[in-house]
Amino acid sequence: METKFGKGCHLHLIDGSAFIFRAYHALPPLTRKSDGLPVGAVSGFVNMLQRYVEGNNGADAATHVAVIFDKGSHTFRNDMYDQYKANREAMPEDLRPQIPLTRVATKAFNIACEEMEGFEADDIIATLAHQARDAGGRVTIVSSDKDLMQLIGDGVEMLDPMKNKRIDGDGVVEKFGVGPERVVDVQALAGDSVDNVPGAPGIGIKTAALLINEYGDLESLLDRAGEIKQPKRRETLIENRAQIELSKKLVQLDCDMTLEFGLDDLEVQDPDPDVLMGFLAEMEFRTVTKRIADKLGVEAPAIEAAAPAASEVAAPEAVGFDPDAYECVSDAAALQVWIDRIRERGYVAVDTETTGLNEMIADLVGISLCVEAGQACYIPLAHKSAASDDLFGSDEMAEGQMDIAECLAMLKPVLEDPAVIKIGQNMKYDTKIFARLDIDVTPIDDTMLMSYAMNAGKHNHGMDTLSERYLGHTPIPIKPLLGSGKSAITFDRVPVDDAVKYAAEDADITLRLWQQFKPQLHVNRVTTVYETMERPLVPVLAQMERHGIKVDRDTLSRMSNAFAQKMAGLEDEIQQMAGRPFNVGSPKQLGEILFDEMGLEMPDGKKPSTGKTGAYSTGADVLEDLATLHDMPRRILDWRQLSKLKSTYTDALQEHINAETGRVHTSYSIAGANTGRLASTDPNLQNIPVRSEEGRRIREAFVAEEGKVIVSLDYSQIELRILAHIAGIDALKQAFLDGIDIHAMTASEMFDVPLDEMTPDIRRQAKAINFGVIYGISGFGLARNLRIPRGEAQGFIDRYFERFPGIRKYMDDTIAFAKENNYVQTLFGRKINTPEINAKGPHAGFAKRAAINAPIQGTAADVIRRAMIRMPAAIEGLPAKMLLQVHDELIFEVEEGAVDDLVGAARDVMENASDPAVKLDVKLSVDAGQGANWAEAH
DNA sequence: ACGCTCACG
DNA sequence: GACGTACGTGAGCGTA
Repeated sequence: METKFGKGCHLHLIDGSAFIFRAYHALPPLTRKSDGLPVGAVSGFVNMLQRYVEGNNGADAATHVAVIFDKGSHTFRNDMYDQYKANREAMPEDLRPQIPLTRVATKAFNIACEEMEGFEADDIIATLAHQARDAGGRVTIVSSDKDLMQLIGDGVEMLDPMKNKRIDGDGVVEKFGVGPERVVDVQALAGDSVDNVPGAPGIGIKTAALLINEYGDLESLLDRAGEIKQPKRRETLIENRAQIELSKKLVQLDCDMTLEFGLDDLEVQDPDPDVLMGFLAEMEFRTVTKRIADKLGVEAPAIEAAAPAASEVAAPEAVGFDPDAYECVSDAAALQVWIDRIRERGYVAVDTETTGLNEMIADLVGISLCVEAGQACYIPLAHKSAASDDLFGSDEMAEGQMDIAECLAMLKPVLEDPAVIKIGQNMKYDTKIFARLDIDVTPIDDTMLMSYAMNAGKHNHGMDTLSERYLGHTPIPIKPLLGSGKSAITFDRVPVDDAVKYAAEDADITLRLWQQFKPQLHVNRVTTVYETMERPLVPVLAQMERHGIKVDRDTLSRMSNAFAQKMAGLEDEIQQMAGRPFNVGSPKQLGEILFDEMGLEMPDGKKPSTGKTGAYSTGADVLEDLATLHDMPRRILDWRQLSKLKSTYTDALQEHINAETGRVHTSYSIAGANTGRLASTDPNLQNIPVRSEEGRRIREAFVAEEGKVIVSLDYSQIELRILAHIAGIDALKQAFLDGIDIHAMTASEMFDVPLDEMTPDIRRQAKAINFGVIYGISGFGLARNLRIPRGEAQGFIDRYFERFPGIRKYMDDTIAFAKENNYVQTLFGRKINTPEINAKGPHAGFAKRAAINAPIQGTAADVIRRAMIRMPAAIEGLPAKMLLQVHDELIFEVEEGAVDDLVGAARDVMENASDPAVKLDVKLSVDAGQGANWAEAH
């Protein structure tokens, strides 16, 4: 019963590619039991189709339906503009083989399935929608893609399948600020970072809509651009006319394609139960097969219970930990057996044992491997014999160890094999050890980072914590094997028998954690975070750490002596004033001198505060207050500054200069800070002095090699820019767009002072408020920071909220979200858990402020992570190395002639680091500096 | 081992 | 109405 498409017909057009991606990201990575074929996205796709079919009834039911797919990656738009969609991230490996299966699935449902080489799905949808409309029928486009909104109107609507919300002309106005017929004009101006459509720089949807509404359409706007009052906008439009016109062509859908089929071919038909059941059975989907069989009233086909893989015979928790079950591998034949098992599996948990914790110095002692829970081995390679454990510490090797070179030669192909995943707990350590042995371990997975992606804020991510929490098992402690203090030994002195039990267990634990975490990443919706911002950072940081930065010992040593002299002088003066000798470095003794013996009182009349131990508090803020009464507190402050600089920097830093490289090699912890920031240890190179003139000179010791320069690139006001975006503060966004001094602008706005009459002091107050907002401001905190009465501080805050109402809303919304979900999120999807957010008592205040700060600090951290991950490819070929990261700054060492190239490439990566995942309303700006040392470069 | 202090963003 | 309070880190020193 053929019906000619026409009045009374209703065509549904389903955006198939969107279905696929949503299915892929929403579901854990299922594989087909019998052969391991990835089918998670297919399963999700089938479920979505089934739900669609079930819901397609009643008055609104479709008479005609088609699922439309993209085909190929090169379209006519690429011929117009080669950068079109150029920043798309590659399709995930395990999704690729599922694409054809979704076509098969669609056909199995007996739904028309259309695609055309050289065109995007959107063009086919546009053409069909026009044809159907012209024939007098209705159209519903099942998609939430905003690019399709230009098609709405005259009986064409969209249906957002996620929110189950229909979008009509009013919905378009809500989204774009203009009706459907002007959507392309707005898109042409605003551009689109996802599709890499350039648009007009600095113009977003809001401004674009404003302009289009004022001038009627894009062409009139461009013709009359000279009339625009705002100079920035006027120039942008005039300068970028060609680019805007190109953008319009890119976003304009082709509604006049020649199709090889007609609307009548799309009539809704019932599926053939045999075909559909056959497909579902082939995919080995049990649940959905049964459900659909019930709906169709047919018998569900039996799905062979395929022989489960060996690792699934016993659930992981059923296998206990048995240290005696671990194998000691001592010859090539035994190792070959393990290598065969690894290749068969395609993955292996690896752990290295070394002579120390500093991976720049430590030597490899042994390697453990695990491919299945409970079955692990340890390969001892450099254990010393027990006989050598005498006073003379002879270096005789223990019996029964493989030749280290032979072992590495056998393992190298496996460790470098792209088809074998190497799993570790804190793989940065192990990859660095292997890198020094000329083995490039890849690809990797890291259980520490998986936990970080899921559990940041809940607990730390060390192996002991993870094993206890997630496996219910306390790992063998290392302490008894190594001892502690002076008598401590290194791992190569641990007897091989003991080492096997300890070391192999670590690999066993790691493998079990991985098996547990891998599917949980999807459940927790942090797979993308893990795969784009944690895991890829490992090789990047490993490279930076291995490279290190050159530090000039003589400079430090000279400064150290100068500090010592000055300190001695101050010390004498201080003790004179105190009337007796005492340890100036002891806060306890100092407090007693100041408050008890000298009888000083706080200028604010309050009694001196004390800490947990009951000792007077003598922090810098207290001494600063006391300095108005007496000369000694100032001397103490000076002495403390010198003492800090000397002990923590000029002295300690010298100890960290690597004897072989002459450079300092910090270590970054990827999973240390809850917000996504890195932390630097051993030494911490993220807190080298800069704020005081004397301290800043320490940076002169961080030097470039002969013929090279240090280059520093730092994000300008990144956290405030992110705040402006997240909280939607238009005034702030505009100020950044116009390049205005942001603190001065805030001051002007709050205190009604024109910008040209701004005083440094008013600006300073506004700056403190801006930062206060990022930290979850309170009247008390601001008052203390600015040393003003609390009431006055509260007045500032009230006024700030009044002038920038979006801030208040952001804070309230963030806390409400945290209370509801027990986590907050960055723009890139990083989750920061806030387990204390619903606690009662003083904890609550801390948790709230942390929750307000985390999305801002965390988003900034995500941005620079993304930049760092892209950096190696971007500067490849340049004689330049990325050395350090200091939260919003990257430090490079570059050959003199290549500075401009490096700055250009690195700035480009940094300023565009949020693309394509997030389109920021505020552009990121990067400042650059260069010089012979870090002081000059900053 | 822990608290205090202070260096950074 | 009182209670405490800026966010995130790491290191060195003194004290227990």
